[in-house]
Amino acid sequence: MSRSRSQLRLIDVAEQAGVSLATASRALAGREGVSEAVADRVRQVSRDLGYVANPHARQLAGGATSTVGLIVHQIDDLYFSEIASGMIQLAGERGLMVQICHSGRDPDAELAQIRHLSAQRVGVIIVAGSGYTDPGTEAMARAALLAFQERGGRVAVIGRHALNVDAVLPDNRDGGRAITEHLLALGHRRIAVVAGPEELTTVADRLAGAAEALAVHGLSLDRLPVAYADFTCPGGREAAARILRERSTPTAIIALNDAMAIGVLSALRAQRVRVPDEISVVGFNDVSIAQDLAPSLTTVRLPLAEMGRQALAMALKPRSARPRKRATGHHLIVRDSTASVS
Amino acid sequence: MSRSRSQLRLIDVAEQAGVSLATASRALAGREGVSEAVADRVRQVSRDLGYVANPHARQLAGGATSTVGLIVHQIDDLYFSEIASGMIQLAGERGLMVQICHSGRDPDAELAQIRHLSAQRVGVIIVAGSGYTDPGTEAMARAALLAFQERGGRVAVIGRHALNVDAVLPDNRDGGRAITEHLLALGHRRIAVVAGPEELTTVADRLAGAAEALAVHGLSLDRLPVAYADFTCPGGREAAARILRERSTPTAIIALNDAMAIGVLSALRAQRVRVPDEISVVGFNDVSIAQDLAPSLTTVRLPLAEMGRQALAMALKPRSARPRKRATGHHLIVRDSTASVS
DNA sequence: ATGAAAGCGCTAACAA
DNA sequence: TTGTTAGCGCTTTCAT
Repeated sequence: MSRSRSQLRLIDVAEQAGVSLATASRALAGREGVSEAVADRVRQVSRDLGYVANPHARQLAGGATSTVGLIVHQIDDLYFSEIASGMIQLAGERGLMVQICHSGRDPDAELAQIRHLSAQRVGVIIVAGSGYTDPGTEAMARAALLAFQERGGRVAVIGRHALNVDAVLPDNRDGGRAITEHLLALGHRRIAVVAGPEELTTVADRLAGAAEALAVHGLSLDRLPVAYADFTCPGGREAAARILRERSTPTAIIALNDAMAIGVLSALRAQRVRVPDEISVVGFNDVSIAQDLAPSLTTVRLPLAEMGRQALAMALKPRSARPRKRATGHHLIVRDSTASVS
Repeated sequence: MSRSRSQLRLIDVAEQAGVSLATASRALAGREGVSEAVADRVRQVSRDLGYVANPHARQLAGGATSTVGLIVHQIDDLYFSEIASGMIQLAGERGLMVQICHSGRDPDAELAQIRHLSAQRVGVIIVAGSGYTDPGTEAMARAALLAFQERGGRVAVIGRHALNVDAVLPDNRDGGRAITEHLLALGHRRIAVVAGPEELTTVADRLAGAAEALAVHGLSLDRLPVAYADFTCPGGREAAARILRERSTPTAIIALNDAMAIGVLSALRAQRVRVPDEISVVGFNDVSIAQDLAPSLTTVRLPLAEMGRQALAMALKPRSARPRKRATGHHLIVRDSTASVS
């Protein structure tokens, strides 16, 4: 109840070190204007006493903020939790805390989260969820982020957004092409696609890559079955079930992320369809369990944890004149869920 | 660069409403000492202007804090990410933010995180990782949490009994007994156990439950193969490999969490051991992918997301005289990874 | 019921 | 190089 004193303040450190408040502040912040000797002494005292600055006072006084807000669709999705893991690790190294918010794949909720984080005066906002293909959808978010940046906030996103900020760009198009080429090389021609919502740029880009590869072989997505559903495991199950109900079953199914691929495998198993003997299945992302599925999943590896680190690292750099873009690269990981068409 | 004004302050709302700062503060905080009419007007103006309080100023002035710190072993583990998901959801409903830290299953790191969160002046700390059986290890954490509570902070833990704070207690012992009884009822007697580190209370409790069930049939863990490894998927792979190298192979393997069970299934597949025909496998937790594995995993369901909600809900209640304990309950979920011994 | 004013712990001008 | 001081935006006595 009674908030007993006990919590160390900067003034306590200053007194112990025999310097003024200002000098102590400068020394600990690593700012100039303090002799090395004095600075060392202050830091030593601070360490001995176990002093930790009050971030609220610090931010209120106009100093640096130590918290970063991360917006994900949902944290209990390995794509996001692996990204978050990498980001939390880097944050830890830099003495920062990561606040996680859910957008639930809803642009309005995402906007609300951006506004909330901004109002909370976090120092950095990272948007990790996919962008939206509709140009209008992100207009409000762009305005909110712009206002946030104008107040000194830093921003980075993961994925292709129309937000005009620093971005880590997953190799969605090239990855989509690579995974499709893999199936084509195995002789597959009757290929079905299990996709997340069309309005996600992630989905659009991966589809575009697939279309490129298909075109080389005179195939087109327009004439192939493409089943849209939630970009999740249950979504994959549902989409696969729909595809299996069509007259001609495919010899291969491309799921646009691993979560959907897991759902596809589950649905195929329920129907006693053997993978890869009867149908090959591929995913995208290479989340950690992909290698432990049965059959293990052929997929496109994105460096998820590294992407999280990179996004935060970008945001922590001094702001550049124009938005930075950084591509992730990708690797095709061939495992047991694909085989050549018999 | 220049931190342009633009951000609304309480004084702006007060002026618009034609009242003093103090009155506006009281009205928005829902404190008494303001007439209903005035309070309504202030709230109306606040809403119209889109005012959001500066949490740093608020906390510095001795008001309520709106952030909760969550300590997990690692967020990219479905056990924790599902717990976090539930907690983030409830936090959102209450207008709170959740900061996530990793302890990496290291008691020292965990202690450091507790201290850090405490120094950051979060309002609530939730420790979600397993406790440690060694009393000395928990002593430091208990002291740090006590100090935090003395300063007015609220604390809740998931699955730790030695901390003397509000706790959500997973049904580890009963669940361990239930899953073991299931195997025994199927006729299994040569049962191996794949366990996480002994010093985790979660591991100890689940083992104790298993031992109880085994004792009924005259069996003892001492005479059964128990392989310890990391409480993760790779750990499960490694432990299973070790067990398979022994002379007499078991007819069933109990993995003490689903992550390890996934590793076990993976290792068995690599060795061409059929599940459940040759060996039955069970897990614990029922993370979301458990149902989509091949074979789908027989396991003990804990209400993970709900546990996250409950832990936060407990912490948000007014502090009680003595620590509250809340058991989770559990359900045995029988799927395809277990069969009766042939 | 309302207002005036004193901080909370820190940073950043401004002085010395 | 160092110290002094005025806030940051809010809550909370203490007056009125």
